[in-house]
Amino acid sequence: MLSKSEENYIKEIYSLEQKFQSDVNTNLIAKKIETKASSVTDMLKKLAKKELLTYQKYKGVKLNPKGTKVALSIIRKHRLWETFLVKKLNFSWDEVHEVAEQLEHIQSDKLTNHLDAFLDFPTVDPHGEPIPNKHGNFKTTKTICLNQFQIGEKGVFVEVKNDSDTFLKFLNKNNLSIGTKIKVIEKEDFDNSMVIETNKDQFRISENVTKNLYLKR
Amino acid sequence: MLSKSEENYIKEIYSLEQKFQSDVNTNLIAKKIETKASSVTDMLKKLAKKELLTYQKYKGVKLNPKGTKVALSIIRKHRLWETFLVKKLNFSWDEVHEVAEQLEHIQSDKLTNHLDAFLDFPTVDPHGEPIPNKHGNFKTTKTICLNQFQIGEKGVFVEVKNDSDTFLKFLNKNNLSIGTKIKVIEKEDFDNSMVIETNKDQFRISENVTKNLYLKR
DNA sequence: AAATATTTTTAGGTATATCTAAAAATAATG
DNA sequence: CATTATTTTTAGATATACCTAAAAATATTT
Ligand SMILES: [Mn+2]
Ligand SMILES: [Mn+2]
Ligand SMILES: [Mn+2]
Ligand SMILES: [Mn+2]
Repeated sequence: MLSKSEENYIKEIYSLEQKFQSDVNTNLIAKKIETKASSVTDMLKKLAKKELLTYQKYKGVKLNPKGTKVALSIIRKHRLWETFLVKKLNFSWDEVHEVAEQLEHIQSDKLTNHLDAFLDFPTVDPHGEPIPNKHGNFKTTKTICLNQFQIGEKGVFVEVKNDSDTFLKFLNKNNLSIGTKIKVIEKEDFDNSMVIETNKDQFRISENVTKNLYLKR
Repeated sequence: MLSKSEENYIKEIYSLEQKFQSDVNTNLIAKKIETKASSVTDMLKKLAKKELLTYQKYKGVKLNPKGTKVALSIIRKHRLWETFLVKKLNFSWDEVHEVAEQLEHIQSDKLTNHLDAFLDFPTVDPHGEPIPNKHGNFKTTKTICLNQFQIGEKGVFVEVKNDSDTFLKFLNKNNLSIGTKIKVIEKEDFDNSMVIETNKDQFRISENVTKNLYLKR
């Protein structure tokens, strides 16, 4: 049985591994968890002892298969609950993340799997993020980050890799939601901002925004 | 913001107050929470300091209005989740209590109230226990404990005041569920056991069972 | 390759929620 | 009403998950 803290560390280490495709270092984890590096070191030792990851002093950590399985189970719960909140309880996509941060720690396989069935085994959550099935498998559709697009290219917005309510509310305000068709009109070399076109509008967005939007061509 | 521990203490103190209609003493709480009397004393001091209850050394405690409100909010969440699990996720009534013990600590008024609406504002949970509404009000239907019934009396089983899975599984095995009609055939003075009759059967149950079944005449 | 900067770990401390054992208060009994 | 039994509180420990500050290891510059 893992504590809520341990689960959160495992989850964040997993997402950092995915993001950087490499071993994860202490300071990165500290920033993500919003804690101090010394606290991270303590926890890494503990998780290594529990054989969820390999840890070498000064060299960072890497989840082993057992740790990866734990991470996927928490991510599965998080995204199932987000889906539940939107589909069944009429939450909007910018209201679900904080509550899912709590719900992801509820421990009951039966609950998770029945919830999955109740939702008709969804494959993506309200942010377009893939939901692992009960075996930890999920379909990896190759989505491309908007900042990789060239002028003139078009795509469909299918996933947002930032669950914060401020960011999602910003997207709402600009009528950007999953399924929106986007065309790149202009790219600014100086600050990597872009002018994009949707059904309704044409407007400029900063690199900070383009970095978090993922599309299909 | 209260910790999970603090919430559990408040909840159990409330239910003991209801059960014994009096101030609650340290040892009773210790038994309910499955902890030591010394731990209870520590917590009572803390809860008194937070002004959720009145505490006098050696005299026991009593929830004040603020504490009572907290208790009712947790009980509301517990019973709404139990209802959700049975009505929407196909859990049986003996499988819900442990999961609800976790879910009752999720903190989001929006979630609680939307769940309530999703379930069509249920007034009782799968065990016949009343569900407080968002203002903490619930209808108090006068149910009578089976052990108060006389020989020959009939009633309808409407509430069970024991959520443990072993007890509920015992009821399942004997076809006793909410709505079952029961007639008292025999009462044994020696051990307060009873022989009861249902549609299907006639059999003896111990005082331990009669104490936990509540009926309407 | 020194010197400097950055990252990471260690050492030691705090708050919460437990525990055991002993002391103090209250209740029950002869 | 004094003795005994029970309940409750206090004193002092432990484990978890944090923290700050200093030391050690590693990385970057000059
Ligand atoms: Mn999320
Ligand atoms: Mn999401
Ligand atoms: Mn229950
Ligand atoms: Mn119940």
